[in-house]
Amino acid sequence: MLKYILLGFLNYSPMTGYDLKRIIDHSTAHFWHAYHSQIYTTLARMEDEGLLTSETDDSDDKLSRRVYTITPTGQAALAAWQRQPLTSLPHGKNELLVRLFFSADRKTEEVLDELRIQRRLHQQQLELYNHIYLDDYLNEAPPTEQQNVAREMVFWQMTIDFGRAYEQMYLAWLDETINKLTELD
Amino acid sequence: MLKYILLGFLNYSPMTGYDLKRIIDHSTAHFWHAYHSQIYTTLARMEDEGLLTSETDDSDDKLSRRVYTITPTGQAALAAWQRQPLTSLPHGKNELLVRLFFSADRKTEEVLDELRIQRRLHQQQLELYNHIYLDDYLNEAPPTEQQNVAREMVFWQMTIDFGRAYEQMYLAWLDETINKLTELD
DNA sequence: CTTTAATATGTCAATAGTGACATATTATAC
DNA sequence: GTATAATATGTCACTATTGACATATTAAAG
Repeated sequence: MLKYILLGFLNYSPMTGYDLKRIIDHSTAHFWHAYHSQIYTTLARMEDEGLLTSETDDSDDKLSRRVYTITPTGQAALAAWQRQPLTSLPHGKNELLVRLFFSADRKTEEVLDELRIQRRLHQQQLELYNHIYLDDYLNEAPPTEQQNVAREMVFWQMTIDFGRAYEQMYLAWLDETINKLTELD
Repeated sequence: MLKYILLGFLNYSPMTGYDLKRIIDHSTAHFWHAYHSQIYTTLARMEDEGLLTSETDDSDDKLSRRVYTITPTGQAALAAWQRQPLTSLPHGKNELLVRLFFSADRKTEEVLDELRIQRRLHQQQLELYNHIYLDDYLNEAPPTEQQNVAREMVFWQMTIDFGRAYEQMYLAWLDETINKLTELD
């Protein structure tokens, strides 16, 4: 998956691994995260596969700054991936639910403390979606043709809307769960 | 993580890898999935680590049926994991959002088709949560002391409630997104 | 000027997860 | 009774992901 995220961003403009890391952190990280270690190794592999080419501005004494550019092969791979629709549900993973599932033998107050910590974290996350998020998309977005940005924004906004809806749902569920547990003694 | 799910279930009763696979499929799979290949290899590793012991009912001509039992070390590891609260947000992954994020250059109708497929899938998932789900928990649950089942049920129900809230949120977002896209031309 | 922090690029070992392959046993259908 | 499906147990190669380690450059602070 990271492969297609990298192709997707590089399809706008050539960039270094670090550029991609920054952009991902400010955009897709909320629904697909990657450490820089994975980004660098994946870029190298993609170059081997012929999806990308790279160049270092060889002033030799400077730090490398390897700039990656998407190839026609890479663009074809991206397009093929886009055309193939997702026809299944993902195997969602939620560590908190795992913990809750096996919490019957824990002290209620201990579980409540844990849920309250989560409540605070999700409250913060919701604040993030409500405020700074859209600006980041604009500031960090790679330079692209101005006439298309409007359409891009529509799709980006949809992912933000999802994030907000998700956090609101999560908070409501946490409140309900905390209430139920509080009345359990 | 799978390690603690296995410890959690084996803490109720000794079981084989296949038993665990079945129980996971009917319970935690909705928030933590595992293939049987991973379950078998993880069980073997956990036995090496001293968290489990295993026995095969050696009728020799029969298929092995390796029954795993949690050790005191395993119970201690489970208890330690339970006590250590989760203090961070997970790095959520959502392939659909990745695809949507990079869908600005796709034909609107193609994206809509994909979203409608997802709508159908999530509708089915919600039906699942609304009907069969709680029964499965009861039928597939390992035998445990009857007096504690009530408390267990409270916690299991919370994870089901989350699943339902999640699918409802997802469907509402899909509807909203489909509407917005429909009015985009 | 020089220490310090922030920026930037990478490698590596280990763990987690996927999906295909292999194969044996038990139950069911015909 | 036998073909077929369902049950059951495992291995293996590969890919993905994590988190620690290493290190160099540039900016800022004092």
